[in-house]
Amino acid sequence: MNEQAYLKTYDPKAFASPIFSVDGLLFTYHQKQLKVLLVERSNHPDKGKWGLPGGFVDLDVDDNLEDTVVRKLREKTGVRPPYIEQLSTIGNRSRDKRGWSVTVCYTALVAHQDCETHVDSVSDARWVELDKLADLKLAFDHREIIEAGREALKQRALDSIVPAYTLPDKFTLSELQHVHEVLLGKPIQKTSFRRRMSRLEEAGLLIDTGKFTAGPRRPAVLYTLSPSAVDHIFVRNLEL
Amino acid sequence: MNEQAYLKTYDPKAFASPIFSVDGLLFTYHQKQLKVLLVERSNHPDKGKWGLPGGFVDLDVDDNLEDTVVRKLREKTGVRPPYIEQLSTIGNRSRDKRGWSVTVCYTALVAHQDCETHVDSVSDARWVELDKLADLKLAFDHREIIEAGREALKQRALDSIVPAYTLPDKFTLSELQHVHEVLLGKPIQKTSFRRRMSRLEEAGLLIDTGKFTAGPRRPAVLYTLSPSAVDHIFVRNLEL
DNA sequence: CTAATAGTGTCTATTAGACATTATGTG
DNA sequence: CACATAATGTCTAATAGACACTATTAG
Repeated sequence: MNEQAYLKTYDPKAFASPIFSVDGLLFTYHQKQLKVLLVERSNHPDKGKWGLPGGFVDLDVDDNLEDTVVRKLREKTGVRPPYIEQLSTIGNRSRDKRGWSVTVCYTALVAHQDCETHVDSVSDARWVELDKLADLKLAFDHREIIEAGREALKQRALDSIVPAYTLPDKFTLSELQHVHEVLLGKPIQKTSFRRRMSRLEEAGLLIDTGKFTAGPRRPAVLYTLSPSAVDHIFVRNLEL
Repeated sequence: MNEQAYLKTYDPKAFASPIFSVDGLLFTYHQKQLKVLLVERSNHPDKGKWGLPGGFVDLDVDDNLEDTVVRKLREKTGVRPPYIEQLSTIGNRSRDKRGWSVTVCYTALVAHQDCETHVDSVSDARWVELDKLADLKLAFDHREIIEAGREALKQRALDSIVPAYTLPDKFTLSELQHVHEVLLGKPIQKTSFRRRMSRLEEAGLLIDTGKFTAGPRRPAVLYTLSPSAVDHIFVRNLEL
């Protein structure tokens, strides 16, 4: 049999395969807190519990896995998050009561203000502070996935500027430092942090917008990210 | 309907889902070269081309995704590789002629001597030098996957001792340095490398076996890895 | 002027790079 | 002893931590 004939007779349902889904772990920073977007499940299994936005690939609509997670996140936020990165894939026979299941998890970051009104309008979606997850009933293994995503983002805080995507397009260095501090769970030396940021600026990865904050104190320079800033990894990590 | 009733009537084949497979990217170091284990495909699609060892989850046998990749790698090598790590998951509508497909890729490392006879006995499996991949017809998107795995392993060479798992249980620092140099594609200062290794030894992560190499030159100390060495990440990377 | 936050200067500690030097086996 | 490779010593450069200091706004 040649390949063409084989493909014609190929039946994708001939063998049992795992239940396959994609989940999005969307973080933001608001009111000095890190928050994660959760959705109250309206269907079995784990109906009524809170879970990550996600679902099945639509083979007719999605060209790839990222399309799926973007589609699901857009449903709840109205926007395509500016930062999306694959976190990990979990597959085993026990995580889902329906049977052997697999989920590909993506971490995404978005500015709170960019989706505030849309999230408020979606009745089953809600931002939850990471520190208050303990009080919530979570579906499947989503508590562990959130913890793993937070851990990965913590590493990003040590060696990159990626957490900046939890902030609005224009942000101050003090705000960004605080995001990093919340992720690391400890203060960072202002000097160290700013030295790193100046090097990014020299490299053209962080851009001084020329604008300033206003208020009853010294105005702070508003910076914005260059698109290539996402790829920059510092040769030396901040220390823990 | 309660959850029990729902689960009873749940049909996993009700919706079309992607073709789902797991692939293993197994590297080793032999004759001063990095090599990857490839398998000549005996079935459509891409019959006759070379691909990564992998296949479908056996829902009855495998408890999780790692079980699947270990089972597939064991078929070709006879052993469970001492280092296994998830690389990434690729899913789109174009990578497989049969249709929308997903593969979860794992990077694994093994000592060449630990599976040499078994690999030789498997007629369709073969170690291929990374530098000679250009000559080979590769199935699906496996060339890109190998490149991505090599890139990830390069990062490991910059910030960890993980590449040591491509070597036998007992190895010299010179051998290990050369593995790292091959991965980085450039020489490393011996002083820098050995300083890092002494710190690992002080931390109990690298163990002096008390044995030595023999030969017409100064004998070298043989070291072995502590099981926890795999988790150690240096705070500062080697530079490129 | 005061309060509050933004931003800088400077010293130390750690660790990588560069390169020379010494050590220890076999034949 | 000669050779080859293993292992060490030492200086410089880069960058993080600590902490004190200066700058700039609103009111």
